[in-house]
Amino acid sequence: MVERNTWQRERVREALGDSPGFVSAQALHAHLREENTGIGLATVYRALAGLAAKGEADSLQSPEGENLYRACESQGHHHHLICRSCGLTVEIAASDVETWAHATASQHGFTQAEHIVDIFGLCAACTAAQANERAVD
Amino acid sequence: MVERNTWQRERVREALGDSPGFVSAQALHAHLREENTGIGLATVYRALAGLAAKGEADSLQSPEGENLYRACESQGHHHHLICRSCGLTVEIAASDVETWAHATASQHGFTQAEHIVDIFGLCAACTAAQANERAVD
DNA sequence: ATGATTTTGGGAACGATTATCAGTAGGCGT
DNA sequence: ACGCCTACTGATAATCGTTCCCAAAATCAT
Repeated sequence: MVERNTWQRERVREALGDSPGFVSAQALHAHLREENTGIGLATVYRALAGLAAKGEADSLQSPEGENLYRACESQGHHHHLICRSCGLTVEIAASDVETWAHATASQHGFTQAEHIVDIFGLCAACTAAQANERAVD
Repeated sequence: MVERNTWQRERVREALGDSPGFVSAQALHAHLREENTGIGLATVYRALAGLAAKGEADSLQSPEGENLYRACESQGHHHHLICRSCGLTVEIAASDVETWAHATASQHGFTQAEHIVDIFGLCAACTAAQANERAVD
């Protein structure tokens, strides 16, 4: 039951680190495929799930229902501000929200509360880009 | 392009209203099936999407990636406190979080911010039930 | 009733993810 | 260095939720 080190897992970790924002398992797989090696899709999924389990990666659901992953050093719980267009991600520590969430939960008798707090929007660059497109129409 | 009234849509609306918490399209379909009529799965999906679009239903993604729906009269934007076990849902109006989300977004130059703020936990009843189970083990 | 058009519903199609399982390859003991 | 044990890989099948397709049925204004 000892965990082994494989170049595949290492590659996934690397690729994840190279991505500026959240990426889907599929995208990561495609990227690793064109790079060089015939890494398997299942392996990428497994590696990502493993990283997420160990807290080395952060995962969230896009509004479209895809699971997205991101390399993530800050161990603590935190939230994200994600650009819908380019994927740029800003990590935001929000202890206020944290406190609020737990307070609200227990106020209603709920226990074991986990909260999902993510903000999807358009980053400054993409906002500008979209403004240009609009002008062309 | 005039919207027509069909008993199917009406039934979906009813069934949604009868459910105490969030339900999946699949569950709703199964429920309507055993009730009586041979309503189609696609129809349920369409009806739910329609209701959600018109703001008559509220939708969210479960952590498992399923889309859940709930009848919802309060027009304004609000959040939820959902029991993982029994589906009981409490609507929570949280203007603080609202404000915080938009402030945070614009602070980072983001526009068109939409936020997802939902708390999943165990309601009081289910917490008690689980405690009993534990005692049995 | 009639006709124009929207809806329906069954099944195929789809995309993301997970399971399967034979083959591969880490890593420890020697 | 060698070999064994076992975890890991990867191609493919399977699963699951959801959407698409299209012929048949139903709705509504006339």
